[in-house]
Amino acid sequence: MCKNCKGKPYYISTAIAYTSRKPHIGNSYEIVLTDAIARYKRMLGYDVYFQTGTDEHGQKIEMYAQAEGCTPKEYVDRVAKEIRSICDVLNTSYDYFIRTTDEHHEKIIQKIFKKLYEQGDIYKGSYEGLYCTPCESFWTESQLVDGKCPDCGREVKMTKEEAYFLRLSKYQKQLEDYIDSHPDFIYPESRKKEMLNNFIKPGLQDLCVSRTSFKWGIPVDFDPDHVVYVWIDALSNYITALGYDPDGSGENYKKYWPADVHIIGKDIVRFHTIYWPIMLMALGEPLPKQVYGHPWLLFGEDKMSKSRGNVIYADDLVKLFGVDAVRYYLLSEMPFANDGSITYETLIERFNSDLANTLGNLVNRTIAMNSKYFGGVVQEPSAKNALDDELVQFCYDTVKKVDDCINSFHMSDAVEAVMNLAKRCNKYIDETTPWTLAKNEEDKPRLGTVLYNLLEAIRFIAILIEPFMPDTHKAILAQMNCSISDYDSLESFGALKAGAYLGNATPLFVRIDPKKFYEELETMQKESAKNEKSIEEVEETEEKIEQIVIDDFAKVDIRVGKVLACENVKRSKKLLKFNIADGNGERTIVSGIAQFYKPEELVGKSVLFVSNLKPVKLCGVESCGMILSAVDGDKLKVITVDDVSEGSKIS
RNA sequence: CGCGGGGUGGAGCAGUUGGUAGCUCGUCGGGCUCAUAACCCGAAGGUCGGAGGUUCAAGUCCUCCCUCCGCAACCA
Repeated sequence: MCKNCKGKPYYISTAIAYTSRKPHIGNSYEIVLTDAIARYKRMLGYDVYFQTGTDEHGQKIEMYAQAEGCTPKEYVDRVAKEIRSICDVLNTSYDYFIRTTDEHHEKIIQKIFKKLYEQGDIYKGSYEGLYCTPCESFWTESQLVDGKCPDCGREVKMTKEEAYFLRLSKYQKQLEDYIDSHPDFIYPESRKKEMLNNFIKPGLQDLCVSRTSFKWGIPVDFDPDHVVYVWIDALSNYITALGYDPDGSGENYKKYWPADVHIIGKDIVRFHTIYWPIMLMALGEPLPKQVYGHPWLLFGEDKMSKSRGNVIYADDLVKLFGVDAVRYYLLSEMPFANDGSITYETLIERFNSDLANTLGNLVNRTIAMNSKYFGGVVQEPSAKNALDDELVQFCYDTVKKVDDCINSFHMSDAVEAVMNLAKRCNKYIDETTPWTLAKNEEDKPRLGTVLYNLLEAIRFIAILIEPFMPDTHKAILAQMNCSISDYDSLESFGALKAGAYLGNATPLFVRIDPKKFYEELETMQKESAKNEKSIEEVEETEEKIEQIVIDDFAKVDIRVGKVLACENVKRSKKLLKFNIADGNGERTIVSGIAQFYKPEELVGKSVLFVSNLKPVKLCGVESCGMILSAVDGDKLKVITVDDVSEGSKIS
């Protein structure tokens, strides 16, 4: 048992969720994972502080709000509420839910920004020509690709927009040293290498931390045209909520900071292991002890997304399966480092085989037998034998195993370990055959002992399972009419009191009939389809296409060309290099369609291309023009023509 | 040669410092009847992506190749 963890502070956090829209089940995995760890640590006696919340600023939200005809604040109020309700539906035990629109948070962010500015870690830069208007983004010189916006490839303008920058370069060495001397800081290991090789070693670029292109953000108080951009605003949530204050922090901050672990998605490891530590270094504060970038939950093989129509929401799943089943699935099915997958088939399969058959049935049959043979009274274990020792040892081993697994974030293994104990109990029933013992009066003491052992083992299960399935934890103990539920009672097998009366045996998980399930699912999907219309309408407005006049079209010179040769561009997965006969001679065009065509497939074909596009270099190859193709669903087809001679102009 | 991670019985995964290849689900056969047609046992099924090499011994180390996936780059 853990003697020195009693009362010891333990700070764990999730990333804060962006309030652009309702999160799907993949997004919700994180809070369940974090909750399980938090609950476990709490059970061990740690003084746990578990934080989650919402990230509510930014241009995107400004846009969504506008489309819905409400203020950004109204918009985020609604979505934040929705996100919080999902956390609650999933029965997560967060201690604090921060919103980046909280007044206190905003005030401290302004202070942090100011402090960093005053000490020279944030400086005002003004760029000439490094602003991409369509993307509304600034880029540093080295980020540009051939002098163009790395996001959209369009011209960046010579605007004299000013912006504030965080001096990352200054702390590069210090960060590298920290990562070196704290081998577990970035976890898992593969992410650490990714960060080191791709970002840190090549040299850190100073980071733009303010915007003037939108208003929905925390204003820089000493320069009101600027709004604090996401990094400083969002990442600081981990300390503002604790009462961090550059002018003197509060009690909670002193108690809980530095965080023991930030649980985040693998997509934002970079921000948490580079920008965030550097911000803290600049503030002179200690760094979090660990950052765990967890994998993603995919729907089958695919990423979950609206456009694929495969989005699953936590609250729907909870309605269909129950909270604990959803939690169980998420925790047991997600591998440690690789992406996990969710489908209704596997969900039903795990529900039936693990929860109903193995665990639920064990509890049910055991309690039923004790009622049947002893009127529900727990017997004194007076007739032990060697078979029992194995079971007891298995209980102890499971406690240890669960601890090891959770400490290394191998949640699925921890869950499996508990389930294995249930299996071991089922086996013990077969080994001891209580129904046979029940036939002879002289075997009664042995029978009582066997059932006692089973009940006590089930009590172990009930306690160990609490972090994963809190309701089931309660349900099992309630059926056993047992109140001894503290972790320390697992120190020695036998805390269960003889003479106590058990409650009634009722199935914990009723097996799911796939056929009935899919019928139910269908009706549910029909209902939710109605409600989602409003959101889709918003998306449509985003994609509204601007009308142009004929002169605009005339600027584009589209011609027919014949593909003479085509090859892959080396070092690139997406690019193909074409030699095109354009009527006057040959030209090279690079096109990003390598996933859709093999080089040889298009040779000899006549294609359409834009001939007066300014040449650019792509992966080192100069491209003079653009080949036209049509996007058809998730496929892409190059437009080819027949019987038109090379160089013909399209008009 | 950009960085990194995978490729293990039908499916999903474990395999620590090299020493007889495991788990869950599924399939087949058997057992049991307390229980939610649940539980227990057994069997079939893998040349551990491919080719070399080191070693008494390699899924586990080295080299090369094929292939999938992240990150980076890039989709004119």
